[in-house]
Amino acid sequence: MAANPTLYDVAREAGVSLATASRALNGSTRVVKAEYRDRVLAAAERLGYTANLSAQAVARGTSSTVALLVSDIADPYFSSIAAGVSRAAAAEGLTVTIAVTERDAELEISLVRMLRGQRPRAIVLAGSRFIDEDDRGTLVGELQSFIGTGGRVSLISQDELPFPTVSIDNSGGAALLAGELVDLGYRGFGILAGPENLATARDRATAFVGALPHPPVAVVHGAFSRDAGYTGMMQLIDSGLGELDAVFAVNDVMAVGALSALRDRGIPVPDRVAVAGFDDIPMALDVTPPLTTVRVELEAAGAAALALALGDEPSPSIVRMPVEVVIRASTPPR
Amino acid sequence: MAANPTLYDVAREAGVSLATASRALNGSTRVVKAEYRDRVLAAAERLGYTANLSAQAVARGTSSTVALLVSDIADPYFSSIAAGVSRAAAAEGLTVTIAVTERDAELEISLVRMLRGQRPRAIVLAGSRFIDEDDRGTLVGELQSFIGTGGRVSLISQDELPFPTVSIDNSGGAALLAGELVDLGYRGFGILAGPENLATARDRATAFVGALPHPPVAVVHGAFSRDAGYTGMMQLIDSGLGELDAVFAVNDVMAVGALSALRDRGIPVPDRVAVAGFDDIPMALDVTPPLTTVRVELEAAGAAALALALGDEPSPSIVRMPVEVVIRASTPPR
DNA sequence: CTGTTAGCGCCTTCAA
DNA sequence: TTGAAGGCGCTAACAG
Repeated sequence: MAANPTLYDVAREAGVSLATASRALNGSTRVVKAEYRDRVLAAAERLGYTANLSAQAVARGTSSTVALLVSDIADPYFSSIAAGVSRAAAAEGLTVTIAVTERDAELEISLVRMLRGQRPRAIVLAGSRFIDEDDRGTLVGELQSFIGTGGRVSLISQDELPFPTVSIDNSGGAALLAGELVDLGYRGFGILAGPENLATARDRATAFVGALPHPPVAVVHGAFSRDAGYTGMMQLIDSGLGELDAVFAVNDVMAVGALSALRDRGIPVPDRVAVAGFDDIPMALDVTPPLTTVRVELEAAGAAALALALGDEPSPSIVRMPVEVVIRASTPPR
Repeated sequence: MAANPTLYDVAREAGVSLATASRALNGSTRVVKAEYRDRVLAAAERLGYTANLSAQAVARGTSSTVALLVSDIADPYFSSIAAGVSRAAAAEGLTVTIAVTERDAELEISLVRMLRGQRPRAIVLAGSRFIDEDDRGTLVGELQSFIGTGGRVSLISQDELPFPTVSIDNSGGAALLAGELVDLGYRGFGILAGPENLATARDRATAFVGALPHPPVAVVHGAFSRDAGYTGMMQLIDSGLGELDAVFAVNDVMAVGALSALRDRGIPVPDRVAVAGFDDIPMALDVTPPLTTVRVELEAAGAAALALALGDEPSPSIVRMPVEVVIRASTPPR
């Protein structure tokens, strides 16, 4: 088990000094005579040298890493965002380390602390927004001191936090959707509202309800997941659909769960109940019927978040991702 | 913009030596008097100290990072695996850096080189298996020299490479599935076979065909993606379904695309054609009809891959993930 | 059990 | 343009 060749080995092999080797391999400004440079490059190639990034980071005082926090990487919402972040990072020559919060506020905070140890160039938070004040406070504090030491932070869809954020117009999108559904002739709405303490969910539900001419027939809370959509819909079904002719799930994965619940109960969609979601995850096209939803360019949002974190705008800037209602077969005119 | 507090700062603040502070904060063989330890801990807390992981890595000669390579993090197959890897990593106190190969062999190789710079404890490859000999050779070489310098490697579903791997019984699963479909009464098979140069795809297609009593009616090649499944199915439709009464897509995302194509063309599933896939991604339950497939515990596979890489088995060991045919409504008895 | 002191691999002044 | 030398933050002998 030979050790990794070090820059020193390369220098010796090339018959130059450490400094010259360093400059030839990575040196930004300094110029190295072509002959030396070639010798160094050849030596590096021959030895299979790869710069030790940790050592570089220590010496330079800055790393080429960005950290991404997501609630659940298997969730299409987050994996789309992650795809955007990692593509943008690759374009910048940055590597991304990813951490999963499992929707646990305390875990999220401790992960941020841990991640700070990497001294990443930036931390991008795509996790959930907690409404709990304490957690919020410590998270903000942690992030703030990260910034205090030269770090950059950006958030996705958490616009009440004092950092640059890529904002998704949850309220606007939900209200628009409500309007369109009403125009299509729907009257009795059920809401799968997600977690009560999650701002994204709450904003969407509240705005949707606010844009309705009459109060909704039913509101069910639960997790932000496919399974919660499924069980939430089951609850609605079991308590009698009655007047209910449309269900709005505050995100697509929940809507997908709801569709499956309806199918499993033999309730025709959209004939008996229509279903709509939010996010326009890729899967929305492949369920039956295709899902009406509010489109958000998730990958672009991820890329934008990284750009925002890396860019040098005056701090609390904000990028608004456009939202757009997409009517599909799950909500035909009634 | 204050710099990050260093261990030295903490030591000074606590009135102890650097070494003591180090031992109190990270020392493996813990032997620091309680009073000192508390002082150090308090000082660290007060200063908001976080160990510089890069510096630790340099000093220790070993990092606490693992690298994961996937083809496409937005693909449910890979995001499930990533979830497994990152959960297992978190349990070990390791952070995972993720790189996306975009199914590009050369990019994959250069990413491996780049990742080696991190000196990760292990590299887990969940990407595609290339059949091209040259690429294969350089990839193996790169990995081998990584191992030569003390690194660990594991693969998922690439069992022809000389490294510890979590193997998925592609051939066995496909053959089993074929048998069950034949038993169910299907006779005219179409195959959405995926890329010709991808071993996983080829193994599945070949084994499936091999287990059939008669040659398939049609075989269509294409990418390993949802869209390729869609267009592949469209091709089958446009060239006339004829005898064809069942389609096997070599992975679920393709099968999902195929279902959408059939739906868009108004062809009833499963009445006119049945559809089956492979992987049992979560979405398989939520399409209509629910998808018959071969189940692979993807998250477990990811976790197993990390364990394999970290474990100290004699090198080229292999973990076989069980596969299991799951018959759902997309392939009822005919 | 604690402090001193070399490194770890690399970058970057500073002279030459 | 090159090389020598100090330093980045931390760990690990090695004495005390």
